[in-house]
Amino acid sequence: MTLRGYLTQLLKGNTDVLILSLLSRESMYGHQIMKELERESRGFLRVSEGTLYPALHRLAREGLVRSRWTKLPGGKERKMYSLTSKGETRLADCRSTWDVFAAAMNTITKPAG
Amino acid sequence: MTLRGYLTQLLKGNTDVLILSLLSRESMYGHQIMKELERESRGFLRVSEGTLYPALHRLAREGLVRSRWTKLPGGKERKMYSLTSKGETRLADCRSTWDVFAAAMNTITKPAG
DNA sequence: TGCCATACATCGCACTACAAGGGGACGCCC
DNA sequence: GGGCGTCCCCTTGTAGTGCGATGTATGGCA
Repeated sequence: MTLRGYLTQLLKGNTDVLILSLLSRESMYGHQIMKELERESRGFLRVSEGTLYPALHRLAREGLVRSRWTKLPGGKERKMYSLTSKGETRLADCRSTWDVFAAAMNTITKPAG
Repeated sequence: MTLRGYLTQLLKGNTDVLILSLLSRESMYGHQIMKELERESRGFLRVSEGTLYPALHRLAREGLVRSRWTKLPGGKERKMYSLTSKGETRLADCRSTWDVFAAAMNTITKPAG
């Protein structure tokens, strides 16, 4: 595993949580999620379209997010995603799991030397 | 992705870092790594043999760890793993990446609401 | 006309965790 | 002896997931 590959692996599984977190604040469409993620992490976190759209469909299939086509003033359509109540519950559970995991990581990777 | 699956995904990629971290303290053999990991995380982190051994071989192939068969007083043999200097460098890099990633995760999943 | 950005989507590849299985040794209990 | 648990190493097949490449369509800009 390369160092670059490490970041890729870190993203695995966490993309779902990151998406759920962003949607917990407000409804967003696909590209908006990508941009927000990159902006809030100061360019550190980036997901490609080949990652994002399958992830959104996966979350929708599980009933964690809901999608709805929305007409813009210009007539164009955008697919807006929002969090369901089931998604909120899942997000809370994931946050707890993350906290414990992060604590364990810090304990093991940074011994009180 | 189930909640249980989330922990599995969190482990992906991080197993290598966890193994490197443990070996940075002292040389260990396979089963010892498994037990230490579980003990230090208070039972939270567990890797199966089907995860551990391929990971160790992977790290060895990359030159990050070194293995050596060691004879025990009883005559049995154990395969001891130790960190190489290349492994130390990689570990330091991974720790940095982890710190930035964890910070980004905390920022995004826990907005200053 | 060409190129880039926006916006949604799919496909194949590479990687990795894990359950399941194999092989062998030792000790304990019935 | 036979069964069971622990230790110790290992491999194989499956499932899940990020990503590059590609497709489709619209619109702005030179």
